Amino acid sequence: MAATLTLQSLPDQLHEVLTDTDVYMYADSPPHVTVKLEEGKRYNCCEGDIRSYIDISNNTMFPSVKKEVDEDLLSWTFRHPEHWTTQEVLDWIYWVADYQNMDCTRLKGEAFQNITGVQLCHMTLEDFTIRDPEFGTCLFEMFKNMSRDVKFIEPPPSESIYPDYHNYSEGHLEEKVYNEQSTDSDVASDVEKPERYRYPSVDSDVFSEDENSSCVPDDTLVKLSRKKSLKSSKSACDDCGTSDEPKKTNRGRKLGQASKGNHLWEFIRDLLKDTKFNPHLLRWEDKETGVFRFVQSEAVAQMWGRKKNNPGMTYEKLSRAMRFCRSAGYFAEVPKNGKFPKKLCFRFGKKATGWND
DNA sequence: GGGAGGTTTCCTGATT
DNA sequence: GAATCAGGAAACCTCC
Repeated sequence: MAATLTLQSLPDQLHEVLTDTDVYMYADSPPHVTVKLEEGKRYNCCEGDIRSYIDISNNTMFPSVKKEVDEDLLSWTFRHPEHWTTQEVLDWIYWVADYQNMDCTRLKGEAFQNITGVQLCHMTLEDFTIRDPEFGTCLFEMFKNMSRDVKFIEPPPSESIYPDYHNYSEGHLEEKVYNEQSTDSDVASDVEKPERYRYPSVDSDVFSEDENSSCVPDDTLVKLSRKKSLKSSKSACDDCGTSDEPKKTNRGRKLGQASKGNHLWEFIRDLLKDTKFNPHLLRWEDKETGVFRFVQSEAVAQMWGRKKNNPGMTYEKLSRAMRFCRSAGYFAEVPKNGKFPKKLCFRFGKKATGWND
């Protein structure tokens, strides 16, 4: 990423330690500045309350940013696009869609769901339009304009609310970002990655000093991509290890994936009541009878996963949970009268409350 | 510690 | 053939 300002515009104390090529990104008049140096070193001018890497609150690109947006959905503002996770790419897509008043029922957001920030930075206009013929051009221009015009303020490492585990697990994380914290042994192999690359746990007790209990299983990070191969290799797995031992599976919720009072039907209800997500991600088919439909099923699943500290969530799993909720009475069968789509449609049940306020 | 409730994960088979 | 639906089974978490 090219520097946008000259060294002369930086504070005096930086002149002794920086050259023009050292400057990574810099805001015009920030109260606090962190400048990224080559090889990932950082120079902190001063510490302070830097909230955002991409300052969307005060620039010409996004003059009317909605302050009320859930901060979780703005984690992409905390880092340079090169370091966005796949989820943050999606968050940005939907943020732009909202900002541009795009018809999200036609937006092909799911076509971007496996794109990392690094990949996004290297995508051409054609790449965008292939994924979304209707809005690809607009998304491309918004991204390029943002990359060119937006002010960047890189926060201290501790400001990152979501480590780049997505990128890391997919092999796209640029290790140099963390070089100032890492030793060679830290990055020696995939299985030895330190905890900081992973999602923070809801329950900090999860990260005790007991290695056996403190780690989110590494395979959690790659389950999505392994899913199909696991399906086809079940018999092969059965062959390995001793058949007499009880088979240790990866089933069930993982440590830190607590409900914390956030039930699935409540999450769905709240999305439907929020105009930021309804009708963009899911929408009412018939509010009177409580029938709704997923518009961006994978996006909703990923949001649910983030809420539950479970990055491996998919619509397949979400829908299974929905069916369980249906059997529990929170959701109900959708009337099969031809009025509603047969897919992606659900209906609130007797035990669900507050959806029709 | 045990049970209930609520998922999460994996899976097979059916349907669209 | 892919996506989705349906549901069994097992695991595991939180809460009481």
